Amino acid sequence: MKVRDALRAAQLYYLQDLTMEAIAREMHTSRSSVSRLISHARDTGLVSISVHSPLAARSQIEERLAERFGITVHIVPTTSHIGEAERLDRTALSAARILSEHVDSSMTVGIAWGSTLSAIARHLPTKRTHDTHVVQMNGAANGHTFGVPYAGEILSRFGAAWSASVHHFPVPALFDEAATKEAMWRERSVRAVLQMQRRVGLFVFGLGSPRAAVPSHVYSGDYFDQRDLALIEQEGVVGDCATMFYRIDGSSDIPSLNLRSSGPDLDDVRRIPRRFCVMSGLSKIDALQGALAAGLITDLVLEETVARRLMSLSRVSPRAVQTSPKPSSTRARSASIAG
Amino acid sequence: MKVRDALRAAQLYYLQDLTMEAIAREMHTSRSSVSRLISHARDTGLVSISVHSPLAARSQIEERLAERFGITVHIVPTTSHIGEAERLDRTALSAARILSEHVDSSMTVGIAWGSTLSAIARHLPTKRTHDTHVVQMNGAANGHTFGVPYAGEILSRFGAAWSASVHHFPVPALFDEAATKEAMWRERSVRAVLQMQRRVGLFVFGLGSPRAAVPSHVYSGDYFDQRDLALIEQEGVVGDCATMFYRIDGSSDIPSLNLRSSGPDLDDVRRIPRRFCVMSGLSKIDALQGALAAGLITDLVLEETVARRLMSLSRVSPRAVQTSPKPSSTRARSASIAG
DNA sequence: AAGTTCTCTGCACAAACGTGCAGAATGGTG
DNA sequence: CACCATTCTGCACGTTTGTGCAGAGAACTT
Repeated sequence: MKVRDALRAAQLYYLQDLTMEAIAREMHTSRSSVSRLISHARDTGLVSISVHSPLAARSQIEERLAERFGITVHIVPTTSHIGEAERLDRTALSAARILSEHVDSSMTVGIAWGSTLSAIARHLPTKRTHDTHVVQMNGAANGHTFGVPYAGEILSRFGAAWSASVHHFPVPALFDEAATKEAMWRERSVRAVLQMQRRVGLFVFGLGSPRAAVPSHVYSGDYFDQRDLALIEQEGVVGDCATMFYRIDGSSDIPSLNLRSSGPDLDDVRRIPRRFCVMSGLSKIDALQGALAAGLITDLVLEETVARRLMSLSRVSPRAVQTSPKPSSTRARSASIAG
Repeated sequence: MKVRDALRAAQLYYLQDLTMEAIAREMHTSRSSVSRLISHARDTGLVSISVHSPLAARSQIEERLAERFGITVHIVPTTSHIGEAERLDRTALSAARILSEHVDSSMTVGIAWGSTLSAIARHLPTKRTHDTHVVQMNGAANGHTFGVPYAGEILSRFGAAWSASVHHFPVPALFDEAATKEAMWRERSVRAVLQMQRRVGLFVFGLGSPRAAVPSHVYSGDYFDQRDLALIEQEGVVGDCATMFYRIDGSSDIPSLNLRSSGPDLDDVRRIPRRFCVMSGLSKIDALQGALAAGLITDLVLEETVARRLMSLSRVSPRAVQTSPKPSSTRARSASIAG
């Protein structure tokens, strides 16, 4: 039986420090088979490797962010010598591993979609859980497609990694008419998903940004038409969380857009116990500031270059993060950003 | 700062799957330094690697033992082609790693001493905890020495690994006179240790056995004199747990010995929430049976060859483990062994 | 039974890794 | 400042590990 062999090989390798050669002799097989068994043990989650940062070793950046916003921050080390794409990939890889430490049986996990989530999904290690549910938090349909294959791919990878049941949400990301959304929200099929969303204990999301240097395809016309893009500009939107738009000060009273959004109301988001945000890419920094100001985040996986920029902004720009006036607000779940 | 570098290297290596070469380039150092940084990260507990056996992959042996005695069993894979010494060493290495998953801050851990504990102590990985206490459960003094260096070495390794404070217990393993023990037990210095022992939430011990093929030095005359050894023989003692003696049926009403023992009363042991026993060496199998019958164990790290033997005994020998008559006793903390 | 497809094995090679060693850097100490 | 002791570095080498490939084997089809 393969699982058993893989387990035994992994025990001998990781718990008893034998070399693969020695394990091969004990298990009467070739060294290469042992190598593959051990890989398999890692791939299937028999072995889990985690890296803890002792408080003593936390970088100043992590500490200051954590203190100011009362959130847990994981900074993903990167260099500026590599491209945005690779930075996203490495951030997603780290995030996937950190995330899997937080998932457990009988959990309901909400998932947004987008390039960040897609990258995370590609790197998810498997973890054996039961009675776990994965639910899509916002629609992915647009003018061209219902987006089922795309969002579905992401969802099903999460489902496969955790042997969870998945709940799709095949509605438009942003409805054309608010009334249509309201009508749909009364449908039983939709209400079932909404109810599932209300049980979410862990919400995983990236941030969308209309101001990204290379605007993501979400903001480039596939999802939003001219009228929408104009509204986004007018209203001073700096980002979105599951298609729910906000400004840099964290406000989201933008009925012209948000009443048509398929995503969860930000008040509902803030009620989710754990809100796990993964963020890479310097040009989306406004979106991050807005999300922090809105108190959307409890756990943040942040690419190092972005973290540095964020810290430097907090010192110089009046429109950016500022030192909290009262040190007693350490544990606050939200904090003011705008000057 | 070294810790910081080690952490960064470990993150890049384990969370982002870069090669050491790539990490070296990013960190502007040589590959060999990176190799050493990562080793250091492992050694200091920045990285933790654990192997989980999914229920599906549990061996029949583990399952049956777990079910019959209501305990958690970890079987350490070994072969019969290697000597007892190496088997003990490998068992201890596995045990040390499993043990460190159970230790945490603000815990009081009781420690016995002996060749098993010594081997575990040599292999303990470090784990950052605070407010942890390690307390010696039984004395190690004998006719020649107070045993402070020996037991102290073990204790201090545990202390160092977990940055815990250690509490020595420099009394004879087995008093010559019961009255002396009683008198000592009224001393404030001793009572402080006894009180510490009462707070123990995790007790780590091996098993002593007078019937071992190569009798451990504990039973070979250094600790017990002729009179004691005769009593051990007479009373049908098969083993001891922290110098407290028991028979194969788990009974320990042996006043001639146990009233003089410095170890904790077995009733007190059974009150400790987690009782972590590490066991290697076929010839001590009687001691294991007695300890199981006495309900001394909640978590057992067991060398595979011993586990196999135990299972075969349970089928053939009337003096050995038998199938529990009522299947409802699954969760019982103790079970009858003798026929 | 022959064919097809898929998985598994061991080999051989290349890539990645650990470590003894000698010299450089660092940090006290007289 | 010079001295020693300790720690850190990179190199070079040997060991350990990963993987493409071709053949063996299993499972399923026709």
